[in-house]
Amino acid sequence: MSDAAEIGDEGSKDFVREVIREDLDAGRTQTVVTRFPPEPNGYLHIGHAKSMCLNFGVAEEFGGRCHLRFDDTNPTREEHEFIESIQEDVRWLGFDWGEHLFFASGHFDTLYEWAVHLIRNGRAYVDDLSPDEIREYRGTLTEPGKDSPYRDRTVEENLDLFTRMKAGEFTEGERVLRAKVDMASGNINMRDPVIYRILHAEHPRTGNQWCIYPTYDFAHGQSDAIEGVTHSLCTLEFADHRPLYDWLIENLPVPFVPRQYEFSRLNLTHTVLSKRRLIQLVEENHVHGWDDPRMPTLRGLRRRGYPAPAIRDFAQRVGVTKSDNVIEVQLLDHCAREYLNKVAERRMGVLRPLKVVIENYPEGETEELEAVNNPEDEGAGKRMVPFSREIYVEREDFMEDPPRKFFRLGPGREVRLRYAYFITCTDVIKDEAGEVVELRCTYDPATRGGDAPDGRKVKGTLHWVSASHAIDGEVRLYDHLFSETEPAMGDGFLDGLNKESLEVLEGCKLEPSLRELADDAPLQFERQGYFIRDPDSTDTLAVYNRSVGLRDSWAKIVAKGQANA
RNA sequence: UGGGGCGUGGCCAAGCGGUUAAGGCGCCGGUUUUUGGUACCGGUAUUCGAAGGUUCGAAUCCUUCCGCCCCAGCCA
Repeated sequence: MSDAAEIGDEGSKDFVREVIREDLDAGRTQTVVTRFPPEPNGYLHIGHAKSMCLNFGVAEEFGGRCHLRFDDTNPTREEHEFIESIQEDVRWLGFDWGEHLFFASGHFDTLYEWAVHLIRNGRAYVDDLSPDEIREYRGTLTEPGKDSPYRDRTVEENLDLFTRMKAGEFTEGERVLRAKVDMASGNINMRDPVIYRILHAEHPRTGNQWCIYPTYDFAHGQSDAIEGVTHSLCTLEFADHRPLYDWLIENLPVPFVPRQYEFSRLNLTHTVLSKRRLIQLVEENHVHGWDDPRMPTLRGLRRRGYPAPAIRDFAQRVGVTKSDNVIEVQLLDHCAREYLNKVAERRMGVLRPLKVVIENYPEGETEELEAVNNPEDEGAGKRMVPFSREIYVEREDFMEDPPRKFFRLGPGREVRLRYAYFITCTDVIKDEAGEVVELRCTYDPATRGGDAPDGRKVKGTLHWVSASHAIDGEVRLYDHLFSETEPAMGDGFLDGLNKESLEVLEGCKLEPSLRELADDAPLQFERQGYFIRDPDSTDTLAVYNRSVGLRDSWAKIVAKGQANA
C-alpha cells in the first residue's frame, strides 16, 4: 500500500476530490470512507450510476472504502425485492462493497438510544400535535413557526411517552418525537424536525420488532457516524439539511464526526429520471417494464446493451459540480460507441432484406469467405461466412434512381459485397405495385475477397447474408423515449412520449455465425450499429436489440437534402 | 418578503490575480478506409449573467443588480 499522499494524486478533478485531498493532507482524514445509500423502494437508474461512480470511485482512488448502505427507514414503501435487485445492479456496474454492507435498520438500537439521549438532554420532545397542526405551527417560507404547546414537557414525561410510543401504545400520527432546535429558523429543516414517527408496519428486515422508525434526518447522518463515513456525498437538495445533520452530530455521543457534501444530480435529455415518473411509465404501461431497453434504469440500459464500462466512462465525463445540468444523451451514446467499437465483434445482418440473385454464380454452390471479426482487435480473429447464388442486401442500399452522392447499388452500378465479390446490378424486378422485390446481378469471380486485381475501384461496400444460410431474426430498434429534449415537469410529461421509440423489425436475415457468439456478447451488425441478443430470443427466433447506431454521415447528407450536391 | 445553491461557447466542464479562456460531446470542413464506421487533421467564446469598483493587470477580489434551481412529508 502506498503512502496516503501518493494516492489519488492525479490532480483534483472536482471539488469533492479537492476537499478529500485537503482533508488527507491536513490529517483530518486517515482513511477515506464513503457510502452509496439507496432506499430499497425502486430500481437503480443512471443517476444512481453517477453517485456510485463518485462514491466508489473516490474511495478506490484514495485507497479507502465505500459502503453499500440501504436507507431502509420507511417500511411502508420498501421491499425485499429491491434489496436484492439493487445489489445485483451495483455489482453489474462493477462495484464491490466487500464486507461493508449496511442497513440503516441495522442501527435501529443505537438510533433509539440516541433519541433517548437527546430527550435526557432536553433536546427532543414528544409532540401530540396532529400532522396538520404540525404543518400549521411550522410557519411558511417567509414567516417563522410557533412553538408547539408540548415543546416544554419535562424530561421524565418525554421519556415516558417515547417509551410508550415504542411499546405500541399509540396509533400512527398520534405522537412523534421532535428535535428541539429553533422554530424561528429561516431554514425550515431546523424548525423542530420530526425524528421518530409511529409506523405500525412490518419492516423487510426487522419485521415487527419496531413500530417507531427514525426519519431520514435522524438516520442518515447517524449511520454515517456509526459506520465511520468520512465524506457523506449527497445531492444538492440535501444542502438545506446539512445544518441539521451537523446539529444532530454535535448533540449526540457519536463515535465519529462525518461531513456531508452536496453535488448536483444528473439530468439527461430525452428521458426522465425521477422515481415517481419512472414508476408511472411502468405502471401505466408506456414501457414494457423496468428493464425495457428504453428505460434509463440500469436494468434497461443493460438489456439495451450499454456496457457497464461505458456507463462508468460516461459518469466520469459528466463531472461532479454543484451546478444544475442537463447532459445530452448523445454523450452517453458516444461513450457506448467508443467502448463497443473496441470490443464488439462484427457480423453481418440484413435488417430490411431485398433479395439479390447473382445470375452468373453457379446454382447450388456454396463457398466460405473469410471475414475479420473486429478490425479494432486482431485478437478477435476471423470467421468464415457462407456465400451463394441468392443473397439478401439491405433495401436502402439500392436506389433505382440514385442521387449523385449515393454510392451504393443502382441499375448498372457495381459495388462490393463485403469480404465477397464485386457485383453489378443488371435487372430490377418489381411487383404489380411497382415495388422493387428482387435484384438481378452478375459478379466478377476475379474480385473474390473484395479486391479487383485490375485495380478497379468501387465506392460502395454492402453487407449481405446468404439466403439459404441466414438465421431469421427479429430486430428491435430504439429511439428516445421522449421526443422533446426536456420532458415537461408535472403530469404533462407523458404528452412528450415519443410514439416511435420502439420499432420492431421482423424477417431480418442474419449471418449464421451468430450462433457461435455468447448470448451476452455485444456485437456490431456492420454498417448498422451495435446490438445485443435479447432474452426474448427462443430456439427458433433470434431477437436482437440495437444498443446504439453507428454514426451515419450519409443520413446527415440526406437530411440536409445535399445528396445531389 | 425567509433560508440554501448556482450562473464560463449548443450541452457538459477546467480555470483558484498575469495562460493566445484547457478538454470532452455536438456541429462544420478535410485525409485515410473492403463498415458513408473507426482513426487522424483543421475550424467552432476578443470573452466568462450584467453594471460599477479595486489593481500595472480580473472569469478569478469587492459592491450592487439580474436570472435559474431547491426547501413549508410523520418521503428519501
